[in-house]
Amino acid sequence: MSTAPTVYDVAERSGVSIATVSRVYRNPDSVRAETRERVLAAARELGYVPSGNARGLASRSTGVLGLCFPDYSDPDAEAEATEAEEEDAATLYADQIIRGMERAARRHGYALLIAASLKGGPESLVAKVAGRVDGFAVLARTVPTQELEVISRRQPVVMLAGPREGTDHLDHLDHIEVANFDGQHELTRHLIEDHGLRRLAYIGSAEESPDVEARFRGYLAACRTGGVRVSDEPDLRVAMMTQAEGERAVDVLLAREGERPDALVFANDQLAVGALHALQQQGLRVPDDVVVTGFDGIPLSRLVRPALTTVRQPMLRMGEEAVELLIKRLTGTRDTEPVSLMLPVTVVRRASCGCGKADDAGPERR
Amino acid sequence: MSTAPTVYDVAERSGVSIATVSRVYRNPDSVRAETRERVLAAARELGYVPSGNARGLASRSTGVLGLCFPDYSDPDAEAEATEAEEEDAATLYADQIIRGMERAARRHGYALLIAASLKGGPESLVAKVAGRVDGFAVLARTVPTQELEVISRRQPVVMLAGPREGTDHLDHLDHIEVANFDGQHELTRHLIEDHGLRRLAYIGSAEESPDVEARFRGYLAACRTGGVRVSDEPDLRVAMMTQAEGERAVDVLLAREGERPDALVFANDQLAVGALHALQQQGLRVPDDVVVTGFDGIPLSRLVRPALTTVRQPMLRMGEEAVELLIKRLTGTRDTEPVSLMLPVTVVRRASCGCGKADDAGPERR
DNA sequence: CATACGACTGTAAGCGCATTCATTTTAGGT
DNA sequence: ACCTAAAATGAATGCGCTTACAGTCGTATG
Repeated sequence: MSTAPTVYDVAERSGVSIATVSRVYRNPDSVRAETRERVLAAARELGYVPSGNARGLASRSTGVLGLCFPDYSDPDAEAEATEAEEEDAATLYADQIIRGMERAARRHGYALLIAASLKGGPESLVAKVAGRVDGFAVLARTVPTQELEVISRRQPVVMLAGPREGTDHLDHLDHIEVANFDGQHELTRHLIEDHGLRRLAYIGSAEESPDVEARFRGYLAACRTGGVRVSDEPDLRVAMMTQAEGERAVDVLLAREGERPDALVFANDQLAVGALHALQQQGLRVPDDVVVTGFDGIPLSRLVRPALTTVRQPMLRMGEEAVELLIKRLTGTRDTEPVSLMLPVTVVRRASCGCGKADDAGPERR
Repeated sequence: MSTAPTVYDVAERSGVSIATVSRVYRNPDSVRAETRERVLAAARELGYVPSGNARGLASRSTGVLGLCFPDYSDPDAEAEATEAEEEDAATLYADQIIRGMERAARRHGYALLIAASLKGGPESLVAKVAGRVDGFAVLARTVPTQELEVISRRQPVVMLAGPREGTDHLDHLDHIEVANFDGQHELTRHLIEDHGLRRLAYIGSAEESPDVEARFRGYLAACRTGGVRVSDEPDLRVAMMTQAEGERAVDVLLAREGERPDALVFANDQLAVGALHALQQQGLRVPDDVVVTGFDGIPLSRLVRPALTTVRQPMLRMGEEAVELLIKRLTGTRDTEPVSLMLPVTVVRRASCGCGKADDAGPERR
């Protein structure tokens, strides 16, 4: 690991100037073939790799896009996380978005720099990322808005998920969100109108997520339209949106006096899957005794029995769109109006609401 | 997006020299509190973000680690990939490794740069990554060995998965692999000795993966030790390790004349899950009529019915170990001997081999 | 044979920040 | 009030590469 070779070394060894070495990499055709070969040979022998830093400094662009997302879990936790932990909803999200962004970025010749925010850690995260990329995406509520505000004046930033309203100063940021309201609304409408269900129960989350709130509002709206009486609050709020909490939710709900609900509408798939399990143990059949629905459309949702009716979020696509937006800003002529995309979701009707064959849970085919 | 402010701007605005501005960020305590505040204030007003490039150039270190992995899928494919595609085994691997690396990297104050190799694309991928990071990991067979050879002389590189033998020139690289042989061996032994199965069939892959080969060798060894007669070749090789192929494999196998096997040993979980589905459709019960096993331990494996007996690979941990190795090299005194880690795997006995309650498929609890 | 060009290649000036060394302050001591 | 060590700060240099801009040739033109 002695000190790495530089353009100077290569230049000297191949008997040309550093400018020529640089050209060989930046613009090969501008160098005579013979010279080029000589340079390349020298570079190979020396083990030369152009310094991304120097290149970035000189050309003021890095060829890298970034993504900041909330931290998966306690980084100091034991390496072997439990399986349950590994399926944390946020984790799943991030994976998908990362995939989408990486793919799209690559298509445009960019690499992807990712960094999760340590909860409570130094907020330097964004700055670190921001300083090394040409533009980046931020998962909502990952970064203090004020910090973003400052940075976004200097480079393209796109905000992912979370409605833009409320995020005061950030109105000039590009923004991509998912149609949470519409999705939950349509799903609820389906339950009410198509399945004739009237006694619905919504299980939400204690956490203050704009996305989750939007779902609940969609639910409320559909109920009202459908003439179903509901309160302004979820019938139950769980602490976290995990399977374990989903199971607990069922226990709590069933223990309540009064009529048992026809349908349990969960704020996400994790909860719903947990509920499925608990209901089974309680001897209740889904969907015959009670209907269950989720939200997100994680892979798991179609593998459980009965397969879960849910709303699929296009997270992968969100990642791709984010990159497209960034690229547009980067290559764009002038800074135009901030863009706000609302990605459509799809209601996936499966067995848990009474649609589809009850048996449908095997691997779906294309 | 006018030209971004630099140390000079901040220095001027706060009436200090650029050296002081730099100190405020690098070593805050070396600057008087009052001065520091003044600088910080100016920075805030200007929207100053230190340039990672310049910093990296000057300090010759980036604070970034990298990962190169095989490309997920055709980047030009339609955005909305089918669900089947999204579950590509390689994808799952990469996700886990990315997670592990990101987490570990963060713990050490590093960010993670990821880039998938475009199949057939310009091999500049590695160079690009290499030029922007302090060290990086490479998933086996992602990068031409020769290129790696050159780069690894200049910065820490750790090779992930794939045995080191055969990879000729790369013997000096750090290397982490998973005990594929041991895992498959133990699993096979379990089937033979504990379940008394004698007619096994191994379904492998046409693709030449050292890991997959190691599994098969483990299978062979266990069969021989157990006195089970087997040929030197897998009973069947599939084109890709997908669920669809797994289903097809079952059809092929069952169509063959001769006794039906007691157990189908698949080279990975994807195949096994597909097989489970096909068997169900054929009216065969698992594990009563035929035992099925997989390999990998993907989340999906415990959600199918019956839950799949498999060998769990610690991919997340692999990512973490990779980072630890890199960090060690980076901070290490001198270049020591190349390290080669073999991560242990765990045989997970579930319903599909006759262990565990047949019903065990709900979400497991911690 | 002189003039123009076009194709290459070399020169030189930064890019934005870290850092060493020198210089100026400030804090103690007496 | 005066001297010294420690703390702050400034000046200057270079990290490795890109990029005008300026030469250098070789050759098509007139």
